[in-house]
Amino acid sequence: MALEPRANFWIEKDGEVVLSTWRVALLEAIAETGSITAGAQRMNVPYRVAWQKVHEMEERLGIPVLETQTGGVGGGGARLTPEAQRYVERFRRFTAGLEELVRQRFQETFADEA
Amino acid sequence: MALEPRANFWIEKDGEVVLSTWRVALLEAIAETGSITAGAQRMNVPYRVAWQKVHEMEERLGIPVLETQTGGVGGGGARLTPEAQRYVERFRRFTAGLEELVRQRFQETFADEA
DNA sequence: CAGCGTTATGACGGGCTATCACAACGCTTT
DNA sequence: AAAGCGTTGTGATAGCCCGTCATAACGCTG
Repeated sequence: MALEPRANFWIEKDGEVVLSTWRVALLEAIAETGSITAGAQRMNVPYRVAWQKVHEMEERLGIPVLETQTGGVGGGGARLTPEAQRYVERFRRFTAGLEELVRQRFQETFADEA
Repeated sequence: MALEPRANFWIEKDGEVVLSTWRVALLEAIAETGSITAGAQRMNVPYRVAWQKVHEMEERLGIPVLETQTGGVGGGGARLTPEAQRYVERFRRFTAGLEELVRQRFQETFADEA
């Protein structure tokens, strides 16, 4: 039957998304590559949407998420602010193991159709 | 800060959603009220979208989900098929306690901002 | 001082989805 | 028997969100 379980976890503030699985993955991609452009490519989205998501997070969290630099060596770049790093780490701890648990639950309840 | 955790669980087949928290709630609403119209009202969506979601589930699951009747006493009505009932029950067991667990995890990791 | 790759932003188009509107059905009641 | 009622079922439309394209500004490098 090829049924497969999915789960998504996120954190809202005043009914708006501030952190989510995808958004945190984007921040990590930016942090590891050193630029919004490369991070966006790794996430398979155009630069514009990556920047937009980051901007939304900054507005809604009320903190700067990226320290950016235009021009200079390599054209510029971006790094996570310390506050943003803390949020990323916390979110990772928040969702750690949850996906795995969801898969287990699915196996238990839909065993014959998996 | 008023941060609050959110979670969503669903089941896909060939990359398409067949069951989800909201969809199952819709099926339950239809089952309890005895009609698509009343179930849709309870879910705060127009009749059309409720019917459309049900139709999608029938197509993707490959089984009839509702036994419907047009005209007659009360104008007609709808009941869940036995197969659909089984899916609803399974999905409920699948997600039972997961939301609660998510809240616990959130309290542990974001304790100071909750 | 021209060139490069980056950040930043305005403007547009497309696709999904909710909403409106109407036809068909069949029991009930007069 | 004929009109009325509340359903199911479906076509057509409008609106909104989001992805995409295009362009300006920046500053180090050669």
